[in-house]
Amino acid sequence: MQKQLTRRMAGEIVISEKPGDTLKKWRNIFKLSQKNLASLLNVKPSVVCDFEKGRRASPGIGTVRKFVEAMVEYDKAQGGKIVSSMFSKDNNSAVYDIREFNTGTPITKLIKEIKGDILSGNEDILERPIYGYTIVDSLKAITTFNVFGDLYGWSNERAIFFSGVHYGRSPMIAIRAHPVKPRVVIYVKPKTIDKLATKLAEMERIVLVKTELEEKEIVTILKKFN
Amino acid sequence: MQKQLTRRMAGEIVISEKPGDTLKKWRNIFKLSQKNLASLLNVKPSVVCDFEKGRRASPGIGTVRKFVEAMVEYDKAQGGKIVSSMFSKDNNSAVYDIREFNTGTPITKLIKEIKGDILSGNEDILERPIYGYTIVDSLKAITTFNVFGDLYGWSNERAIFFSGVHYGRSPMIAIRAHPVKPRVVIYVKPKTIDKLATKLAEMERIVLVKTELEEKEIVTILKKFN
DNA sequence: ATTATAATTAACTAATTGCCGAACTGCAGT
DNA sequence: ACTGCAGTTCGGCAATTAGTTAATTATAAT
Repeated sequence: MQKQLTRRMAGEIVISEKPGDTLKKWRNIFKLSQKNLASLLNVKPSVVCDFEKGRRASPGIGTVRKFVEAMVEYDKAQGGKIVSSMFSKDNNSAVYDIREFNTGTPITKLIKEIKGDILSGNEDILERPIYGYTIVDSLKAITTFNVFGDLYGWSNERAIFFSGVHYGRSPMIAIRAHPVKPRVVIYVKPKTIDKLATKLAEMERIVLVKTELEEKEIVTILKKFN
Repeated sequence: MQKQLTRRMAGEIVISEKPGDTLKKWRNIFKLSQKNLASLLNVKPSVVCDFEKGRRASPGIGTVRKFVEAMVEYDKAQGGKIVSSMFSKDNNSAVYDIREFNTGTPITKLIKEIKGDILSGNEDILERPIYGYTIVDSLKAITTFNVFGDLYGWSNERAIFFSGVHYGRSPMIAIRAHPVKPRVVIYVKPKTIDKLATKLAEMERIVLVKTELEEKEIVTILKKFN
């Protein structure tokens, strides 16, 4: 995810009419002063300024890389708030809960805890660890802004819970259309589950699970994880 | 679309462990020899080689920009095959037909020709011109590889026909999840149309239409357009 | 009015880039 | 064995970058 973002930032800077302005834009996004950023990079503030002001027409890609990576690293050290907000378009009303684990948790363990039934997913995947989860009201997610903006935290190795599921097709299709995929998808009290949904899950090698627990219950259970 | 790709390429190069290798990768994707690329850039082939081999540890972003833009420009001049294939994952078995018009065609005209019923779309949008169309078997599109890879030709100002539609939700959700949106979506002989589908269309300001004509008929009618 | 703090600019040096030309390696035909 | 063609290597040189220090200009905040 960091890499994705650094690439995006770097690409934007390189292609920008005014790379300096773009760099500045990002520095502001990360709420860093020139001084702060400079100290992260072990250079003097004037260097940062020179780049932003375009005094260097064509800075080296090494410099660009250092800059963007420093910013992302810095944010990560602060808890990664900015980066993860980067992957959302605000408006995360559809997200009921989103959290990261401190250690990897095997998928099976999670399923057991939430009393889930496995609909799709073969054994070798089931033992893999995941590092976070997201609970989404699927109707809201669809109706709200960017379908998939808010769903990913720091790690993609995560579970996504969808509540308010009708046939279960739409969430899987959204996942299919999205470049980044979760490891586990869990439907919370679905009405029915269309066979296409399970088929899609199989194709994406995603563990598909349903549970009859309430959102609240799930959250309290997951709180215990770390 | 070019910009998107150039940014992606640039970002990948900048963040890469071995920028030279990444550059080379792209040159190969665009099927250019070092000589060809060099002549596009008005430099000698050895320059290209030096960069690919990493003789310059940190080339300037200006250089990177020149390189990627030259490649994309070149492809565009050749008809843009590579770039547009870049946005697909081959496997276009779900695409029944895809074509560009030579001139813009007003949406209303197209709808009239195919005897379509408008389900969603206010007047000001309806007069806008579109520049191409795509006919998709929606079930196949979902089941096949990348949901939305193949749907876009050079222009996004286009119509997308979905055949094999059940509720009409899934295609709209795929569109919602996808960064690039068509101007018009036409369902070919849908079973029913869920109200969520029309709601989504409204939100995306997409003209949503249904028609009872056969795919074949539609193609013959559209052949007349240019 | 004064004191910080953030940002900009100038002047300067060492290191590096961007480009060339020319020689060199490898390989697929003929 | 010879001819191309694509790619590699490298010395050399002008132009530019990456960095420093130090002075100057905003912009807030007391």
